[in-house]
Amino acid sequence: MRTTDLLTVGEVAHRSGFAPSALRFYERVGLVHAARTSGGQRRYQRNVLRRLAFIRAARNVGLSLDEVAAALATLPDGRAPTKEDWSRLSRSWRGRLDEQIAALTKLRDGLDSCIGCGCLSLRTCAMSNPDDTLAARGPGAAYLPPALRAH
Amino acid sequence: MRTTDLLTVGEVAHRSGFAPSALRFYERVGLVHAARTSGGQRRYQRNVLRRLAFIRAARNVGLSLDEVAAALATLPDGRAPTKEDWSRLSRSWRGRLDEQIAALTKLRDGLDSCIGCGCLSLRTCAMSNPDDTLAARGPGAAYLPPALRAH
DNA sequence: CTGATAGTTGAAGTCAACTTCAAGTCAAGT
DNA sequence: ACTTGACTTGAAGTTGACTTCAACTATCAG
Repeated sequence: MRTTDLLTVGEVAHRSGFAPSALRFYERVGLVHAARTSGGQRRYQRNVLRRLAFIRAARNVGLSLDEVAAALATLPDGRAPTKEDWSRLSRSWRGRLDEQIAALTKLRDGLDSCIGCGCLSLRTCAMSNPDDTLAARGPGAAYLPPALRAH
Repeated sequence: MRTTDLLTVGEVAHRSGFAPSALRFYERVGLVHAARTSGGQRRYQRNVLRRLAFIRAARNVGLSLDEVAAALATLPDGRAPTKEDWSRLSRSWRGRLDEQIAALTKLRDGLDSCIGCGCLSLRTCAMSNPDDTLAARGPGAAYLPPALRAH
Protein backbone atom coordinates (compact mmCIF):
# COMPACT_ATOMS: atom_id res chain seq x y z
CA MET A 1 0.00 0.00 0.00
CA ARG A 2 3.12 2.12 0.05
CA THR A 3 3.10 5.10 -2.31
CA THR A 4 3.12 3.30 -5.62
CA ASP A 5 1.06 4.39 -8.61
CA LEU A 6 -1.33 1.50 -8.13
CA LEU A 7 -4.27 1.52 -5.73
CA THR A 8 -5.63 -1.31 -3.60
CA VAL A 9 -9.29 -2.11 -3.57
CA GLY A 10 -9.62 -0.51 -0.16
CA GLU A 11 -8.09 2.73 -1.35
CA VAL A 12 -10.29 2.82 -4.42
CA ALA A 13 -13.31 2.05 -2.28
CA HIS A 14 -12.50 4.88 0.08
CA ARG A 15 -11.75 7.39 -2.64
CA SER A 16 -14.63 6.50 -4.92
CA GLY A 17 -17.26 5.91 -2.28
CA PHE A 18 -18.11 2.48 -3.69
CA ALA A 19 -17.98 -0.52 -1.40
CA PRO A 20 -15.26 -3.06 -2.15
CA SER A 21 -17.99 -5.57 -2.94
CA ALA A 22 -19.38 -3.18 -5.52
CA LEU A 23 -15.93 -2.79 -7.08
CA ARG A 24 -15.57 -6.54 -7.36
CA PHE A 25 -19.03 -6.71 -8.84
CA TYR A 26 -18.20 -4.01 -11.38
CA GLU A 27 -15.10 -5.93 -12.35
CA ARG A 28 -17.09 -9.12 -12.85
CA VAL A 29 -19.49 -7.38 -15.21
CA GLY A 30 -16.66 -5.66 -17.06
CA LEU A 31 -17.23 -2.07 -16.01
CA VAL A 32 -13.77 -1.62 -14.56
CA HIS A 33 -10.46 -3.40 -14.83
CA ALA A 34 -7.87 -4.22 -12.21
CA ALA A 35 -4.39 -5.69 -12.54
CA ARG A 36 -3.28 -8.31 -10.03
CA THR A 37 -0.30 -8.73 -7.76
CA SER A 38 1.59 -12.01 -7.84
CA GLY A 39 -0.50 -12.98 -4.82
CA GLY A 40 -3.77 -12.32 -6.64
CA GLN A 41 -4.78 -9.02 -5.06
CA ARG A 42 -6.30 -6.25 -7.15
CA ARG A 43 -4.26 -3.22 -8.10
CA TYR A 44 -6.06 -0.36 -9.79
CA GLN A 45 -4.70 2.35 -11.99
CA ARG A 46 -5.48 5.88 -10.96
CA ASN A 47 -7.73 6.52 -13.95
CA VAL A 48 -10.22 4.02 -12.60
CA LEU A 49 -11.32 6.79 -10.27
CA ARG A 50 -12.58 8.92 -13.12
CA ARG A 51 -14.31 5.93 -14.60
CA LEU A 52 -15.99 5.28 -11.28
CA ALA A 53 -16.94 8.94 -11.00
CA PHE A 54 -18.60 8.57 -14.37
CA ILE A 55 -20.43 5.48 -13.22
CA ARG A 56 -21.68 7.21 -10.12
CA ALA A 57 -22.74 10.28 -12.02
CA ALA A 58 -24.56 8.17 -14.59
CA ARG A 59 -26.33 6.23 -11.86
CA ASN A 60 -27.33 9.55 -10.33
CA VAL A 61 -28.90 10.55 -13.58
CA GLY A 62 -30.82 7.30 -13.52
CA LEU A 63 -28.91 5.13 -15.99
CA SER A 64 -28.85 1.38 -15.44
CA LEU A 65 -25.51 -0.39 -15.34
CA ASP A 66 -26.27 -1.77 -18.78
CA GLU A 67 -26.65 1.74 -20.09
CA VAL A 68 -23.47 2.77 -18.33
CA ALA A 69 -21.65 -0.11 -19.96
CA ALA A 70 -22.97 0.90 -23.36
CA ALA A 71 -21.83 4.48 -22.80
CA LEU A 72 -18.38 3.40 -21.65
CA ALA A 73 -18.09 1.19 -24.73
CA THR A 74 -18.14 4.30 -26.91
CA LEU A 75 -14.90 5.51 -25.38
CA PRO A 76 -11.86 5.23 -27.66
CA ASP A 77 -9.95 1.98 -27.58
CA GLY A 78 -6.40 3.03 -28.18
CA ARG A 79 -5.88 6.17 -26.15
CA ALA A 80 -6.93 7.26 -22.71
CA PRO A 81 -10.23 9.15 -22.67
CA THR A 82 -9.91 12.92 -22.74
CA LYS A 83 -12.02 15.45 -20.90
CA GLU A 84 -13.88 15.95 -24.14
CA ASP A 85 -14.74 12.25 -24.18
CA TRP A 86 -16.25 12.42 -20.72
CA SER A 87 -17.90 15.68 -21.55
CA ARG A 88 -19.55 14.17 -24.62
CA LEU A 89 -20.99 11.33 -22.59
CA SER A 90 -22.31 13.68 -19.93
CA ARG A 91 -23.87 15.91 -22.55
CA SER A 92 -26.14 13.08 -23.62
CA TRP A 93 -27.70 13.09 -20.16
CA ARG A 94 -29.01 16.58 -20.46
CA GLY A 95 -32.00 15.55 -22.56
CA ARG A 96 -32.77 12.71 -20.26
CA LEU A 97 -32.86 14.96 -17.24
CA ASP A 98 -35.03 17.45 -19.10
CA GLU A 99 -37.51 14.70 -19.90
CA GLN A 100 -37.57 13.48 -16.34
CA ILE A 101 -38.11 16.95 -14.97
CA ALA A 102 -40.88 17.53 -17.49
CA ALA A 103 -42.58 14.28 -16.57
CA LEU A 104 -42.46 15.11 -12.88
CA THR A 105 -43.69 18.63 -13.46
CA LYS A 106 -46.59 17.35 -15.51
CA LEU A 107 -47.40 14.95 -12.72
CA ARG A 108 -47.29 17.74 -10.15
CA ASP A 109 -49.52 20.01 -12.20
CA GLY A 110 -51.94 17.15 -12.64
CA LEU A 111 -51.85 16.65 -8.92
CA ASP A 112 -52.78 20.27 -8.32
CA SER A 113 -55.88 19.86 -10.41
CA CYS A 114 -56.69 16.58 -8.70
CA ILE A 115 -56.35 17.82 -5.14
CA GLY A 116 -59.48 19.88 -5.48
CA CYS A 117 -61.66 17.05 -6.70
CA GLY A 118 -60.17 13.89 -5.23
CA CYS A 119 -61.22 12.17 -8.42
CA LEU A 120 -58.43 9.72 -9.23
CA SER A 121 -60.48 8.66 -12.20
CA LEU A 122 -58.88 5.78 -13.97
CA ARG A 123 -59.57 7.34 -17.35
CA THR A 124 -59.03 11.03 -16.89
CA CYS A 125 -56.95 11.64 -13.80
CA ALA A 126 -53.42 12.72 -14.51
CA MET A 127 -52.21 11.09 -11.32
CA SER A 128 -53.43 7.60 -11.83
CA ASN A 129 -52.96 7.73 -15.58
CA PRO A 130 -50.14 10.16 -16.29
CA ASP A 131 -49.37 9.31 -19.87
CA ASP A 132 -52.99 8.88 -20.89
CA THR A 133 -52.24 5.22 -21.00
CA LEU A 134 -53.46 2.33 -18.92
CA ALA A 135 -51.41 -0.75 -18.22
CA ALA A 136 -48.00 0.21 -16.99
CA ARG A 137 -45.25 -2.40 -17.35
CA GLY A 138 -42.21 -3.50 -15.47
CA PRO A 139 -41.22 -3.76 -11.85
CA GLY A 140 -41.86 -0.92 -9.52
CA ALA A 141 -39.15 1.63 -8.98
CA ALA A 142 -38.73 4.76 -6.95
CA TYR A 143 -38.34 8.17 -8.45
CA LEU A 144 -35.02 9.23 -7.20
CA PRO A 145 -31.64 7.56 -7.36
CA PRO A 146 -30.22 6.52 -4.02
CA ALA A 147 -27.87 9.45 -3.70
CA LEU A 148 -30.69 11.96 -3.94
CA ARG A 149 -33.17 10.25 -1.67
CA ALA A 150 -34.28 11.68 1.62
CA HIS A 151 -32.11 10.43 4.46
CA MET B 1 -69.93 -12.35 -15.14
CA ARG B 2 -73.41 -11.14 -15.91
CA THR B 3 -74.21 -7.56 -14.93
CA THR B 4 -74.11 -7.85 -11.18
CA ASP B 5 -72.58 -5.20 -8.95
CA LEU B 6 -69.54 -7.35 -8.30
CA LEU B 7 -66.51 -7.54 -10.57
CA THR B 8 -64.37 -10.54 -11.43
CA VAL B 9 -60.63 -10.36 -11.20
CA GLY B 10 -60.41 -10.18 -14.97
CA GLU B 11 -62.73 -7.22 -15.13
CA VAL B 12 -60.87 -5.40 -12.40
CA ALA B 13 -57.58 -6.18 -14.12
CA HIS B 14 -58.85 -4.78 -17.38
CA ARG B 15 -60.39 -1.67 -15.88
CA SER B 16 -57.57 -0.88 -13.48
CA GLY B 17 -54.66 -1.74 -15.71
CA PHE B 18 -53.16 -4.05 -13.10
CA ALA B 19 -52.41 -7.65 -14.01
CA PRO B 20 -54.50 -10.29 -12.25
CA SER B 21 -51.34 -11.52 -10.58
CA ALA B 22 -50.76 -8.04 -9.19
CA LEU B 23 -54.31 -7.94 -7.84
CA ARG B 24 -53.79 -11.25 -6.09
CA PHE B 25 -50.52 -9.96 -4.73
CA TYR B 26 -52.16 -6.77 -3.45
CA GLU B 27 -54.80 -8.87 -1.74
CA ARG B 28 -52.15 -11.01 -0.06
CA VAL B 29 -50.42 -7.98 1.38
CA GLY B 30 -53.71 -6.44 2.45
CA LEU B 31 -53.92 -3.50 0.06
CA VAL B 32 -57.26 -4.53 -1.39
CA HIS B 33 -60.06 -6.83 -0.36
CA ALA B 34 -62.20 -9.22 -2.40
CA ALA B 35 -65.24 -11.24 -1.43
CA ARG B 36 -65.51 -14.81 -2.65
CA THR B 37 -68.12 -16.81 -4.51
CA SER B 38 -69.18 -20.19 -3.14
CA GLY B 39 -66.68 -21.65 -5.57
CA GLY B 40 -63.84 -19.57 -4.20
CA GLN B 41 -63.49 -17.00 -6.97
CA ARG B 42 -62.83 -13.36 -6.19
CA ARG B 43 -65.58 -10.80 -6.50
CA TYR B 44 -64.65 -7.17 -6.11
CA GLN B 45 -66.78 -4.26 -5.14
CA ARG B 46 -66.77 -1.35 -7.50
CA ASN B 47 -64.98 0.94 -5.05
CA VAL B 48 -61.87 -1.20 -5.36
CA LEU B 49 -61.26 0.64 -8.61
CA ARG B 50 -60.80 3.96 -6.84
CA ARG B 51 -58.52 2.30 -4.35
CA LEU B 52 -56.48 0.85 -7.17
CA ALA B 53 -56.40 4.23 -8.89
CA PHE B 54 -54.95 5.62 -5.69
CA ILE B 55 -52.38 2.88 -5.56
CA ARG B 56 -51.32 3.53 -9.13
CA ALA B 57 -51.17 7.26 -8.60
CA ALA B 58 -49.12 6.83 -5.46
CA ARG B 59 -46.75 4.49 -7.25
CA ASN B 60 -46.42 7.10 -9.99
CA VAL B 61 -45.40 9.64 -7.40
CA GLY B 62 -42.77 7.20 -6.23
CA LEU B 63 -44.28 5.74 -3.08
CA SER B 64 -43.45 2.19 -2.09
CA LEU B 65 -46.25 -0.23 -1.40
CA ASP B 66 -45.47 0.08 2.29
CA GLU B 67 -46.03 3.79 2.11
CA VAL B 68 -49.21 3.24 0.14
CA ALA B 69 -50.42 0.85 2.81
CA ALA B 70 -49.65 3.41 5.51
CA ALA B 71 -51.56 6.07 3.61
CA LEU B 72 -54.55 3.80 3.06
CA ALA B 73 -54.55 2.95 6.74
CA THR B 74 -55.41 6.56 7.54
CA LEU B 75 -58.72 6.24 5.73
CA PRO B 76 -61.78 6.10 8.01
CA ASP B 77 -62.83 2.71 9.24
CA GLY B 78 -66.56 2.98 9.48
CA ARG B 79 -67.65 4.86 6.38
CA ALA B 80 -66.64 4.76 2.76
CA PRO B 81 -63.88 7.25 1.91
CA THR B 82 -65.08 10.54 0.52
CA LYS B 83 -63.50 12.61 -2.20
CA GLU B 84 -62.06 14.77 0.53
CA ASP B 85 -60.35 11.70 2.00
CA TRP B 86 -58.66 10.89 -1.28
CA SER B 87 -57.89 14.53 -1.81
CA ARG B 88 -56.19 14.76 1.57
CA LEU B 89 -53.97 11.82 0.77
CA SER B 90 -53.02 13.23 -2.61
CA ARG B 91 -52.22 16.60 -1.10
CA SER B 92 -49.40 15.04 0.89
CA TRP B 93 -47.66 14.12 -2.36
CA ARG B 94 -47.23 17.67 -3.45
CA GLY B 95 -44.20 18.30 -1.27
CA ARG B 96 -42.64 15.07 -2.33
CA LEU B 97 -42.93 15.94 -5.98
CA ASP B 98 -41.55 19.40 -5.33
CA GLU B 99 -38.51 17.89 -3.66
CA GLN B 100 -37.95 15.45 -6.46
CA ILE B 101 -38.22 18.13 -9.09
CA ALA B 102 -35.80 20.31 -7.12
CA ALA B 103 -33.29 17.48 -6.82
CA LEU B 104 -33.44 16.77 -10.54
CA THR B 105 -33.16 20.43 -11.42
CA LYS B 106 -30.13 20.79 -9.21
CA LEU B 107 -28.60 17.79 -10.90
CA ARG B 108 -29.28 19.25 -14.33
CA ASP B 109 -27.77 22.60 -13.45
CA GLY B 110 -24.73 20.81 -12.11
CA LEU B 111 -24.54 18.91 -15.34
CA ASP B 112 -24.53 22.12 -17.34
CA SER B 113 -21.48 23.32 -15.49
CA CYS B 114 -19.83 19.95 -15.89
CA ILE B 115 -20.35 19.57 -19.60
CA GLY B 116 -17.84 22.25 -20.33
CA CYS B 117 -15.06 20.74 -18.32
CA GLY B 118 -15.67 17.01 -18.34
CA CYS B 119 -14.30 16.96 -14.85
CA LEU B 120 -16.41 14.46 -12.94
CA SER B 121 -14.23 15.16 -9.97
CA LEU B 122 -15.09 12.92 -7.09
CA ARG B 123 -14.85 15.80 -4.65
CA THR B 124 -16.27 18.77 -6.43
CA CYS B 125 -18.38 17.63 -9.36
CA ALA B 126 -22.10 18.01 -8.86
CA MET B 127 -22.76 15.05 -11.13
CA SER B 128 -20.71 12.42 -9.39
CA ASN B 129 -21.31 13.88 -5.96
CA PRO B 130 -24.67 15.64 -6.07
CA ASP B 131 -25.34 16.08 -2.38
CA ASP B 132 -21.75 16.93 -1.49
CA THR B 133 -21.66 13.53 0.07
CA LEU B 134 -19.79 10.40 -0.79
CA ALA B 135 -21.04 6.90 -0.09
CA ALA B 136 -24.58 6.44 -1.36
CA ARG B 137 -26.63 3.62 0.11
CA GLY B 138 -29.26 1.18 -1.01
CA PRO B 139 -30.02 -0.79 -4.12
CA GLY B 140 -29.99 0.92 -7.43
CA ALA B 141 -33.17 2.39 -8.78
CA ALA B 142 -34.16 4.33 -11.83
CA TYR B 143 -35.46 7.85 -11.76
CA LEU B 144 -38.89 7.50 -13.17
CA PRO B 145 -41.74 5.22 -12.24
CA PRO B 146 -42.62 2.64 -14.87
CA ALA B 147 -45.60 4.55 -16.20
CA LEU B 148 -43.48 7.57 -17.02
CA ARG B 149 -40.52 5.82 -18.55
CA ALA B 150 -39.58 6.16 -22.16
CA HIS B 151 -41.25 3.50 -24.26
C1' DC C 1 -75.08 -31.04 -19.75
C1' DT C 2 -71.11 -29.53 -22.00
C1' DG C 3 -67.32 -27.15 -23.54
C1' DA C 4 -64.90 -22.90 -23.60
C1' DT C 5 -63.15 -19.42 -20.95
C1' DA C 6 -61.72 -17.67 -16.80
C1' DG C 7 -60.45 -18.48 -12.27
C1' DT C 8 -57.88 -20.97 -8.11
C1' DT C 9 -53.54 -22.19 -5.28
C1' DG C 10 -48.70 -22.25 -3.21
C1' DA C 11 -44.23 -22.30 -4.47
C1' DA C 12 -40.79 -20.79 -7.05
C1' DG C 13 -38.76 -17.58 -10.36
C1' DT C 14 -37.37 -12.83 -12.02
C1' DC C 15 -34.80 -8.52 -12.11
C1' DA C 16 -31.14 -5.11 -10.71
C1' DA C 17 -27.51 -4.12 -8.17
C1' DC C 18 -25.34 -5.35 -4.95
C1' DT C 19 -24.08 -7.48 0.01
C1' DT C 20 -22.90 -11.13 3.07
C1' DC C 21 -20.63 -15.19 4.31
C1' DA C 22 -17.09 -18.62 5.42
C1' DA C 23 -12.80 -20.10 5.01
C1' DG C 24 -8.81 -19.09 3.84
C1' DT C 25 -4.34 -16.06 1.76
C1' DC C 26 -1.40 -11.85 1.18
C1' DA C 27 1.29 -7.66 2.38
C1' DA C 28 3.86 -5.04 5.29
C1' DG C 29 5.58 -2.84 9.62
C1' DT C 30 8.53 -4.29 13.34
C1' DA D 1 9.54 -14.44 11.51
C1' DC D 2 5.44 -12.80 13.21
C1' DT D 3 1.26 -10.51 13.60
C1' DT D 4 -2.32 -7.68 12.06
C1' DG D 5 -5.26 -5.93 8.86
C1' DA D 6 -6.50 -6.10 4.26
C1' DC D 7 -7.49 -9.04 0.71
C1' DT D 8 -9.24 -13.43 -1.98
C1' DT D 9 -13.08 -16.62 -3.79
C1' DG D 10 -17.68 -18.62 -5.23
C1' DA D 11 -22.06 -19.20 -3.64
C1' DA D 12 -25.89 -17.66 -1.62
C1' DG D 13 -28.78 -13.98 0.30
C1' DT D 14 -31.29 -9.37 -0.03
C1' DT D 15 -35.13 -6.16 -1.44
C1' DG D 16 -39.42 -4.80 -3.77
C1' DA D 17 -42.89 -5.79 -6.61
C1' DC D 18 -44.46 -8.70 -8.92
C1' DT D 19 -44.78 -12.87 -12.61
C1' DT D 20 -44.81 -17.63 -13.90
C1' DC D 21 -45.90 -22.29 -13.34
C1' DA D 22 -48.52 -26.62 -12.97
C1' DA D 23 -52.37 -28.77 -11.84
C1' DC D 24 -56.88 -28.15 -10.94
C1' DT D 25 -61.80 -25.99 -10.55
C1' DA D 26 -65.67 -22.65 -11.40
C1' DT D 27 -68.88 -20.18 -14.29
C1' DC D 28 -71.84 -19.55 -17.87
C1' DA D 29 -73.79 -19.28 -22.78
C1' DG D 30 -76.00 -22.37 -25.49
